Amino acid sequence: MDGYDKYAYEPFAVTVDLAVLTLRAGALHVLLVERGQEPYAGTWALPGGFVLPDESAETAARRELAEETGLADVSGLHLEQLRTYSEPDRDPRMRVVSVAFAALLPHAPEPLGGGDAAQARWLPYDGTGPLAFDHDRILADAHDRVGAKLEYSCLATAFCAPEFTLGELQRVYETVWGTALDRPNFRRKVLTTPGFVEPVPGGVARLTGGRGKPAALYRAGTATTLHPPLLRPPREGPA
Amino acid sequence: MDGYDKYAYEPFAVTVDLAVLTLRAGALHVLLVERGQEPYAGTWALPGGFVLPDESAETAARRELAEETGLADVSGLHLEQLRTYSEPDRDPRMRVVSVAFAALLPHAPEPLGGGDAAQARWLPYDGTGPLAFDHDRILADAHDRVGAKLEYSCLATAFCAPEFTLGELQRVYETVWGTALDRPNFRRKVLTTPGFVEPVPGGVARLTGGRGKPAALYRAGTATTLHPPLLRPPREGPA
DNA sequence: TCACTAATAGTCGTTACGACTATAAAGAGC
DNA sequence: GCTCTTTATAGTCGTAACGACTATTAGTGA
Repeated sequence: MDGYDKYAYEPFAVTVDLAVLTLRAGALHVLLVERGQEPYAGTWALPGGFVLPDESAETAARRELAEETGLADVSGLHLEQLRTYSEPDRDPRMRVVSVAFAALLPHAPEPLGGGDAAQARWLPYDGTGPLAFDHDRILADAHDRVGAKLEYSCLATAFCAPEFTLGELQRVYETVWGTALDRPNFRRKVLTTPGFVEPVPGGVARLTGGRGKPAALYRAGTATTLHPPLLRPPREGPA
Repeated sequence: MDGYDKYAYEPFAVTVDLAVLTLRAGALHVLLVERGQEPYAGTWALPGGFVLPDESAETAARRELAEETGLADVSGLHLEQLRTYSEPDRDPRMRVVSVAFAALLPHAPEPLGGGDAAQARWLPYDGTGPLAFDHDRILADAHDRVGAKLEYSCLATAFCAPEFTLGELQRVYETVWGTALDRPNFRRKVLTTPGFVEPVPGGVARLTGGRGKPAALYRAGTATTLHPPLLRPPREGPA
């Protein structure tokens, strides 16, 4: 940041790209838009757009998130900066530096109206063909980051409604990690971690006319980090 | 990234800022340069500079690292992207978006010649008065990130020479975390984690004419992540 | 030779966790 | 009503990992 006059510098376009993740029908889904113009016309891409003159990247990301999802209030949603992608040839038209974010949504609004995106849809995380630009990489980085943060933070509650059952919370872990977890052990870990969740006083909910014993309801607690972490089971590597 | 013609966009200047960290005399030090121009003339700042037209941010960061440290070969050094700082008013002169990196050096070359920085010096991490721009925040974020990554990765070896003793490795943890660790327990953890370190065959070194029993030498192993992690002792919060 | 220092070796008790069994409370089908 | 299925909840048992601690070894400096 020193020596402004020592180098000629090129002006860059700065954009934000969003990996908006949610759980639908027990599978991880990501919000994608279909590109209407070249390059990559007809290809799915992450939603995003330019950072405006008076915006920070975070502000731009939250504005884009509201536009693309059509949600009236996105102030409570978890938005996390991933990293910045700046390869000189990542956009064939011009020099574009993109700050990538991951956003976590509890429940997915289907219509996604309101926004001005040509066509926005939820697609399952496994099964998004090749995306435009370097968005495959961004999406994979988002998945890695979220999966890692589940281990040592209370991030999983960001995928849940304000009140949720422990079964729903467990399904967040299982879906993002792609592994099954032992239910009693998961309960023990969550309930013995101070501040992870707190019970809703009279909260016993029959949510979706489902079968089985009704589950107790919990809210997110005040803690933000998990000590000790909730480690994902180590991959059984073939010897 | 869709709809390029829907918004007017402003061109931004894109820079990189580096938090170059090393251990000197048992204390964490950071490489700082003294600003010669307004704003913040005479104030210490993180080294950095503009991203050139044909560079990615990572390439620019590594170039700046070589220039500022005067090291001939920085290809093996650990360079980690932290996040991007884009508040509209972070530089009073113009709109500057900065991609911040943390760099870890094993041993500090003192003279720091070669570079064109006016004055570059190692300053202890605790005791850098207020820095220019938002560099205090960047430096704090770098410290947080490195401290966290020590827990679940083999990053600590990036602070060590190619061959090191377990005592040196432990001092990395203690210095970054600011806590004392039990030496036998630390040894046990490091040695029983497969791939963390591997012994140098005949490596018993009297390094700095120090007292005590000579320590065995180790090299960094092939592992990159620690399972289970090496958790830092939880802060004793006052009840 | 005697402190002193740092590395290395090992013990012991507790915690945390993986694997597992058992019980409780609902709905579905008959 | 009854049984089967499903899901939540409760609890047990053995082991791995870890914190705290003691002991021994191998060097330096007074």
